[in-house]
Amino acid sequence: MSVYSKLENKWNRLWQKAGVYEPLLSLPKGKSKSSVIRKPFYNLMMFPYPSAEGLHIGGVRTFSGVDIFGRFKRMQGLDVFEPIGLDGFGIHSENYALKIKKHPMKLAKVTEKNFYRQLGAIGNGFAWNEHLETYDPEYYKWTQWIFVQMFNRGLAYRKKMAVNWCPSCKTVLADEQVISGECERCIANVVKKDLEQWFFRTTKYAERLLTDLEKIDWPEPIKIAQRNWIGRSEGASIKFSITTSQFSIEVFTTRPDTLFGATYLVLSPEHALLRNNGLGVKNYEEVKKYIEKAKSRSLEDRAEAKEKTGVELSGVYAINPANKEKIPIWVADYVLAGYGTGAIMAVPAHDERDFEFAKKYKLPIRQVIAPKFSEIVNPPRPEKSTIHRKTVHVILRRLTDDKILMLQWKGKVWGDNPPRTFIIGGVEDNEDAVKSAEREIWEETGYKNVRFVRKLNFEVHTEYFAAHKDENRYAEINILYFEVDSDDHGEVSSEEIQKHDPVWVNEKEVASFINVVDGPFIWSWFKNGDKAYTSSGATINSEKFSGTDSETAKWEITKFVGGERKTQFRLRDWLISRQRYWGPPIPMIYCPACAEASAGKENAGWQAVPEEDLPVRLPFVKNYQPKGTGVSPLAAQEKFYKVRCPKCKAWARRETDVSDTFLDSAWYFLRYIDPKNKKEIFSKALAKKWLPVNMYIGGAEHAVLHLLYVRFITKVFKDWGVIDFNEPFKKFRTHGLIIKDGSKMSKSKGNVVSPDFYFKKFGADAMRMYLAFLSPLDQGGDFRDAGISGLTRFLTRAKNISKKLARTLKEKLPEDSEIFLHQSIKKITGDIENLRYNTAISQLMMLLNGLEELSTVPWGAYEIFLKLLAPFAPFLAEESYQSFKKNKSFKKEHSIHLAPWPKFDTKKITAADFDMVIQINGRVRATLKASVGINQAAAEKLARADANVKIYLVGKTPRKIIFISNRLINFVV
RNA sequence: GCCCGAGUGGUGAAAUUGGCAAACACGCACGACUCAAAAUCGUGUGCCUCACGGCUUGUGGGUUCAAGUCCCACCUCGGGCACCA
Repeated sequence: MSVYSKLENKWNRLWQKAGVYEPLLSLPKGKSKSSVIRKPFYNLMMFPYPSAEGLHIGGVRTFSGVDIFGRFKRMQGLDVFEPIGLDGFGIHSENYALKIKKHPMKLAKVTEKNFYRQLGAIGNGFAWNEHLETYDPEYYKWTQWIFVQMFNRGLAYRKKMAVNWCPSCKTVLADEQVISGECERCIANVVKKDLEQWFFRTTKYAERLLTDLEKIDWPEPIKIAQRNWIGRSEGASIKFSITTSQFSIEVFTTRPDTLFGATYLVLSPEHALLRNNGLGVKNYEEVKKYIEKAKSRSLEDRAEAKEKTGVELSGVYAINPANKEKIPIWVADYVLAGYGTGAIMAVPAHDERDFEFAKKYKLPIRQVIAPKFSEIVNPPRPEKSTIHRKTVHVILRRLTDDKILMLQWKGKVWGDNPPRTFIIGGVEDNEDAVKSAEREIWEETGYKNVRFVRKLNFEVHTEYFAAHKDENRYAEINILYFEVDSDDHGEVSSEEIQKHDPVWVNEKEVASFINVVDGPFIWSWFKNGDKAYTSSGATINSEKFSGTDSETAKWEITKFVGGERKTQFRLRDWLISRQRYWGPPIPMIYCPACAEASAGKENAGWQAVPEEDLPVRLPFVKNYQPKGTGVSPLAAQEKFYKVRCPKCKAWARRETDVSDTFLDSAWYFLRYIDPKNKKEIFSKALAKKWLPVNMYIGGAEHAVLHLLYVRFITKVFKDWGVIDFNEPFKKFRTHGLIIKDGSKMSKSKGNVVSPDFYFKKFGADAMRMYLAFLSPLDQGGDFRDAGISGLTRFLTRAKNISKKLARTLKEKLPEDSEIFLHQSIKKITGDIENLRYNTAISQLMMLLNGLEELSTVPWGAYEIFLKLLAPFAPFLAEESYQSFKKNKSFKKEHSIHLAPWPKFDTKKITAADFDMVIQINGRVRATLKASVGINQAAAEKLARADANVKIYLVGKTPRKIIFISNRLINFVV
């Protein structure tokens, strides 16, 4: 047994015995105890799901990191509740059991023991009395209870649809558990499978899940991830009638303003109208084949397909309700079944995906939105009339040197700044664009032998005030490209020469040469165009809506075609069933007799297990391996599934799927406050006292998994009146990931760092400090043990300094040490509050360095030092503290961990002097001691007296003197 | 492709939010103690220069008396989302 473990065991025992870390959970009866006045503080670490392999060092860092905060809050006088337990049910545990060929039920016992042993060694102030495990029937009884409530209150339903299926885990998965087409647990490619499953109506809470994000103190990236996941978008649903049938196709679009540009429709392969050829498609065999093929592709395949594919439905057309045009209908798997109506109107000119598809299948592309610019230098004046003109912008390239011809205008043509533009001009009534371009080139530059190459299939609009005509101009710009082989050109009229000079510009400099607002856009579109323009602008080619702002046109066009304004969410309902063994059985019974009576209704024939019959115990099943047939291993257990219907008593069948592990972890924080309650899920009174959680710390990887599910369950509970708050965690912070040799720790890579060895070798105090000192908590880092010795040295010195303690209690610190002590209290307090443990420890080190320089250390200062150290190094701090306190027997109130946190005295924080920096032209030329609060005149005098400063100032009068109080003075010469 | 986050000594990192860049550590070098080593203690340690001094926060430009910090462009790495109409 090492020296460390001896000390650690001693204190763990004494703390446990005295109940140092047990909060006063229940409401006070009477007012005898001092703890009555302590305010509750719920300090929680994201629910761990350990495997039998045990914790790795990264986990330990987070645990101790959370604990440092908890200890700090406890010393600040709060009644800190820091519970611990484990999330042992679920695929992660079961997969591991499968891998090592052990039964998960037996393995859980081993894991639990090992996990609690490891946690016991890291010196955390856990409330061990309230521990819980999700596979404990006393716990999952209530997980099942939640399911029953969900069912009874219409939030759980059964539905057959294409769901995510992991072929490796042999179960379905929720959308959140499919990461880029791969299973969250095993990285296998997920496929779609038609199965009947249980769902929770998370979508009913989409709006609240989104808006309540504003009310919580969470890291912004996590909020962004949730917002994106919920994916609220506003648009319209629009109906397209079909030539061959009375059906119509409804689409959802966020861009109804582009309706006139919709040149075809696309249905997803799973679309209902395709199921039995209800549309009377002539090539149905071909369509069917395509649908089959699309369904068999994995999600990843579908998403990463390099090229979009599709099949046109022949003989069937839709009518564009805006312009009554007959447009083709396609089936393609780039349209998703699960979003909107599973059908889209395709606007290739203004949607990248449609554009790509239209290019491939040669479908028409029609621009209906033009980018619109307003000149910044001379914007249109609202009081003036506006003249609309069709114009051309000509890009002329000289092939001999690859330069582009541009115009440098003279004088105040349009505004104060002479513009630099392409060759521009208006299109006359009797002209086409090419003709007028040729004319403009000739008139403005004298070039005649130019060759027209192409006209961009893209229009740009710009409005400006034309000063010489005293009117606003609205230009509808066509972009034309010409080439010329030589520099031969004719005379330019003097009239034109007065207006502008032609300038040949290098291709690279074109964008910067132009100084009109639309120029750079036109140039870049010319260079990189031939793509969809997806922003807003002015509506064109849209009959009577042409010319309106596209944002306004959105709702006008929707109204015009009888469409409906609609909000869509990307979020989908939570698929809760799992075809696995290691989870809480879903507490439902299917009765064929009852089903007949209520045929056609939602959940027909399904009864919830009566509450008094809960829990539905998970039986010990020897062959627990997943079957892969779409049912769980429990489906082979007749003794389990054969039951009487709770309603009609006929023979019925119990649901054999289990629920998603994420349900277990979605409510655990509520049970912690009352884990032994047999009558109810938890006491409402206790919930009122302890919840919501004050500080929650966990991994960012759960941004849209656990962290979304908990919020959902919390809102549901609030609606049921079980709790009175909407959000589970007021404050949430992420921790960084500890990696090893540049990659995540994993057994397969063989780079897992086990804490056991290090804790034994260096002790919990040194390890806690080392892990905290590494980097700020929210940052990760590469684990290397090189730096541990620094912390070990520090702790040894911290202990040894007690040898220098003053004889009498009255001795005080010298003044400057006293100031530094108070500065340190302030710094450390603030740093811990913000989880910046690394700088807090650095300050502790400086404080110790300072104390070591004294010949004797006053007891008061040492006590403060120990208290500041206590959250980081709980054992050493307690040991040293107690050896001076000399209590006869250790009691709860004796512990340093319940002693009041040191307070700093604001008056003692500022020193009398500071180092004033003297700069000449921003360069430091001297630093001088000056008294705090010195004014500019005095500072200047002091600075000028310095020899080095004199050298730089001799014979010069400063143009400017910048004086920053209590910091610096800068002479600008 | 889109959205975040980050680039600072040999290493982990710090910098009161625009005010002395590299605090605090690790490592390294030298010294003390020691027969010796470890441990411990002391000194030094961004780069160039014998020095005076100059240069330095991914690259280039800008704003400012003053930029790691603000603005523009670009490069690299990490993370998340990914046909969401």
